[in-house]
Amino acid sequence: MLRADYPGQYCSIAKSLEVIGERWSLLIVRDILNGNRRFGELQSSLGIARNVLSSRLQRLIDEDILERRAYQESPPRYEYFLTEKGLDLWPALIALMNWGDRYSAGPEGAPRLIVHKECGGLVNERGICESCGETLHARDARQIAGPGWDAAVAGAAESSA
Amino acid sequence: MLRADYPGQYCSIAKSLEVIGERWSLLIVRDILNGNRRFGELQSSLGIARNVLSSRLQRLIDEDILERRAYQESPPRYEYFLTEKGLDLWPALIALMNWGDRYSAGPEGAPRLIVHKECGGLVNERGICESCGETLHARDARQIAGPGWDAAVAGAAESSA
DNA sequence: CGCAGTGGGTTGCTTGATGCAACCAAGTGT
DNA sequence: ACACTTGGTTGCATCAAGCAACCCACTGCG
Repeated sequence: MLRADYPGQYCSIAKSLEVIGERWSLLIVRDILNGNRRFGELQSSLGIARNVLSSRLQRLIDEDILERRAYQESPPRYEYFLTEKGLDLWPALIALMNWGDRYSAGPEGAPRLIVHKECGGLVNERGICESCGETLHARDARQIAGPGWDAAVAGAAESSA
Repeated sequence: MLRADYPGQYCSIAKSLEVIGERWSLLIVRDILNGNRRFGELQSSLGIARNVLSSRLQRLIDEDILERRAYQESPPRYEYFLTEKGLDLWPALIALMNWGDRYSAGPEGAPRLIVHKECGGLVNERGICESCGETLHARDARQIAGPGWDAAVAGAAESSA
């Protein structure tokens, strides 16, 4: 997105989009949630331009969504972690993921599923465990390959061939 | 957002963002959900450029998120309505709104609240009625001004002065 | 010691979406 | 007859995104 401000909106959706509505921002958050923490990992996983990744990371840090921690000095090397504010985007990501699953996934089904770490139950579009009924947060869940995973990979391989 | 495609992503979040990740798209959906249905209403409510609004509406129609219905002929005039697919974005909007409320709202609180039409209970970030516990959908809820509404309006007036 | 490789960026250039303003067109009010 | 409303389209300027090349500090490795 450009400019990324929506003047005159008394609306928290607009406020949210000012912060994470730019292209790539939410995907970076998702990728870090999936365990990619380093610049190079993010860059190759997302296929994003390096300068854009650099500026998005900086913006997300400025917004207190990410935190940068050195994992070595000389040369300084960093990893990016989600703050609580960043982790709290999880329900929105889950909702978007489920919407994509419903309307954009192939006939095989969702490429990824979210499961409750504790009980292994599937997590629904509201971020609630279908098995134990608990309302979950980012740390309570993890991703696994879904029924449409193989098809999605095959499709991606085909389109890049 | 530009291009609006994320090649090589086997991820439904990316798929969703390809469709509704462009600047303004989600705000248009929200505005229509709020009852603004006509071109001019949307334009003045959002403060979006008219050509951009025009192209976004067309894109959202192409994606089967909106539906355009004539409310008069000669001259043809249209209203835009959400399809089921569009209405199903509601949980994502609710999640984003709550995130914005939590981290971007002023000390007064959220500018808008969502309430369950049937029982009047407040709707939480998972789109569940706090009062009756029901899992809600777009049609089950409506917006009302929240505690931070006046402050947000005052702030907007000030910044435009 | 020299030299390639890796990680993490920054710098320039090009492209293309966005913002703005002006214009068009069909009807309506007065 | 003339302005006004609604719903756009067209043209132009700007600014962010994409891409490739470059920089820098180290780490092997012969």
